[in-house]
Amino acid sequence: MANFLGTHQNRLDAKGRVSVPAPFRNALRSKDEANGTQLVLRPSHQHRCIEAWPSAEFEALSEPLNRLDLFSQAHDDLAASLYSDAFAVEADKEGRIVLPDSLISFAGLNETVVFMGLGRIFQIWEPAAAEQRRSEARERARVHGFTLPGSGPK
Amino acid sequence: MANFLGTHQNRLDAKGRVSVPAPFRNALRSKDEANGTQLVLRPSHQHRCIEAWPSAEFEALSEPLNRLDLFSQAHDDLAASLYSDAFAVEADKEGRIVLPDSLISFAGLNETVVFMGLGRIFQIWEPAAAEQRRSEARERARVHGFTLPGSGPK
DNA sequence: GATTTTCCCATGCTAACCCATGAATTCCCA
DNA sequence: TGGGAATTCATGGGTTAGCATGGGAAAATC
Repeated sequence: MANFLGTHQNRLDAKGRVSVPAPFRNALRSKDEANGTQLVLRPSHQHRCIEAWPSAEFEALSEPLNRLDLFSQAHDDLAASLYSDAFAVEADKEGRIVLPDSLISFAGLNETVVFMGLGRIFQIWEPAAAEQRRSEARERARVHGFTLPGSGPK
Repeated sequence: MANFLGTHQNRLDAKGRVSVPAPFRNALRSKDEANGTQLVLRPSHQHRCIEAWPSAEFEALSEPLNRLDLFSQAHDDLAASLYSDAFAVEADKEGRIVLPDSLISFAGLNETVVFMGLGRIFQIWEPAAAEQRRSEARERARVHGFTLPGSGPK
């Protein structure tokens, strides 16, 4: 099970295209073996960055939704926040994706963008914001002592 | 279960490559027989050295993360600090790995580097720092009387 | 018909792959 | 038991293929 690891810098060209880093492409290929690279992009609701979900993961995410009453308020709210601002994108033969304008401006992206691996998903950041986020995450995790649920102390 | 034992010195060449010490290679081979990516490298949280995790161990470490809500703060912080600065590396036919530049500078590595076995994982150090670390660890363990959790009365 | 989008080809560069060498160790057999 | 041969290791370097990126032609949209 190859996951999304590491942080990679790539260039966003005039047409809004970026190469997905090769290691991420490989991880995607092993997940979504059938077709080419298939991703769901959405604005993160915690940070000013783009969240990228492999389509398989995204479907698993939406599965709990199916147990809600289709006409309930809860279903409506969840579905709207999950789907309405999401984009399905597919990589071209060179392994590039085009980022929608709305997401580019949401994340404040310029010429160079940063891909940040988070295991099952990854995020796309403006470089300075990414660096800030990483040190913040380190600090927070350190405060929590890197305790993982079920892994015991230290 | 063969583990990582001992301390070994090897040279870092101009391309950033190092031979993984043969005993460590054997230990890895017995763990990861199928051999995909065999190691995950990370900056240590506690010291200025590189931590090397066999991929199986690393998955075990991160497995509890999968039980967290993907949208929670806790998941975000832990995933970012665990994955975003990690590198998956694979040994070439000669048993060498390439150390990423960021990790080389983080650990302050020069021409010669030290591999330090820690049982289930190992670390990569700048020689002088490694020596200091070892004597410090010896001293601490002596003071604490080598007590291990679950090993009976001190 | 004009503008945007998608597909395809071209290029420089870097990193992975492959082969080579020397030293040190182990193995084997006299 | 000692000496020679054969492995195993660590290390160096050359070549190639993959990767990131740019730009132009076909297709689609308005």
